[in-house]
Amino acid sequence: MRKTKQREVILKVLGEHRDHPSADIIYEEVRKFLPRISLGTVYRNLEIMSEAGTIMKLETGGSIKRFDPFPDPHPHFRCIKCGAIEDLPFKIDDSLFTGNTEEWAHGRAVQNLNIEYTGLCIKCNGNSTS
Amino acid sequence: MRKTKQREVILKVLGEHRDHPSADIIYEEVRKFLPRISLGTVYRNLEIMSEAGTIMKLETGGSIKRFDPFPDPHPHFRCIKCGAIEDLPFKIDDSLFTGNTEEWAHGRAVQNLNIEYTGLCIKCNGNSTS
DNA sequence: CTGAATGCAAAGCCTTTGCATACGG
DNA sequence: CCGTATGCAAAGGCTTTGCATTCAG
Repeated sequence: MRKTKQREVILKVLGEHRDHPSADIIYEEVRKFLPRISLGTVYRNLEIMSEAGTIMKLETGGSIKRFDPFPDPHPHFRCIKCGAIEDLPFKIDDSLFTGNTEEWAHGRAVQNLNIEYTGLCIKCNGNSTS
Repeated sequence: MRKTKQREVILKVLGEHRDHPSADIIYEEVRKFLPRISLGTVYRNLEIMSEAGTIMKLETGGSIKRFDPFPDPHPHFRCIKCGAIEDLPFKIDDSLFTGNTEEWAHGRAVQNLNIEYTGLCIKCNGNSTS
C-alpha cells in the first residue's frame, strides 16, 4: 500500500471525526486540502483502508456507508430520524462476545459482534417537530 | 391499509422464509402466484408493512435491504462472504437491553437493540475455495 | 363513488469501474 | 522504470417515484 497524499489526507480528515461520516462528507472536506481529488479515489481508499483494518466501514442503517477511524468493534447508537451515529461509552467485553457463541457456532467462523441501539438522538428527541 | 391480493401474497411468501429475503427474491416468488405484479408494488408494500410493524426491515450489511417476517428485534448472524443472514437461537433479554442504557441515554429515546454477529456461515467456512 | 393501491417505466442515489495518465518506491 | 494510485466520466445496482388506471370498501 503506497503512501499517497490523498490517502494521508483522507485518513487525517476521518480521524478528526467522531460522527462516522459518509464518503461524500469526507470527500467534501478532503477537497479543501486537495481540490483535484476525485470521489472515486475517496471511495477506493476508504475501501482499501477498511480491508487493511486501518479504519472500519459501517454498513448499518441503509444504503449509505459510513466510516469510523477506530477499527475495533464498539457499540453505536443510531438515530432513526436524522441518521446520526454516535459511539457509546462502554466496551463490548469478551464475555458478552463469547457468551453463548459456542452454543450455536457449529462450524461457523464467528468473527465480530456488532451492537447497535436505535432510537431518537438528543436533538431529534427534543424537536418533536415532524 | 387496504387488503389487496398483492399484499396478502407478499406477506405469505415472506412468512414462509426464515432466511431474510431481499425485495428481489420476494418479487420473484410472488410472481409465481401473481405474474403481473410489479417490483415497485413489492417495494411499496414491504415498506408499508415495515412501518406498520407487521414485518421488519433489516438494513445491515450494505445496500441490499432484507426483510424479516418477525418484527421483534432478535439476534442475527450475517455471513460476510455470501451475505446470508440467520436467526440466532436466543433472545435479547430485557436486562441486556436496559443494562447500562440509563448511563448514557440522557435525553435520547432509546427504542431498540440490534445484535448482529458476523463471520463465515457454515457453507462458506467449509468452502475455503476463494 | 372515491381514494388507496397497482403496473409500468423513468428517474434517483450512492457506489463501483474502465481507462489513460501520473507518480511513489 | 514498473506497477500502484489517481482523475474523470460512464456504468451499475438497488430503490423510489410520477402518472394513468384499477380496485377495495
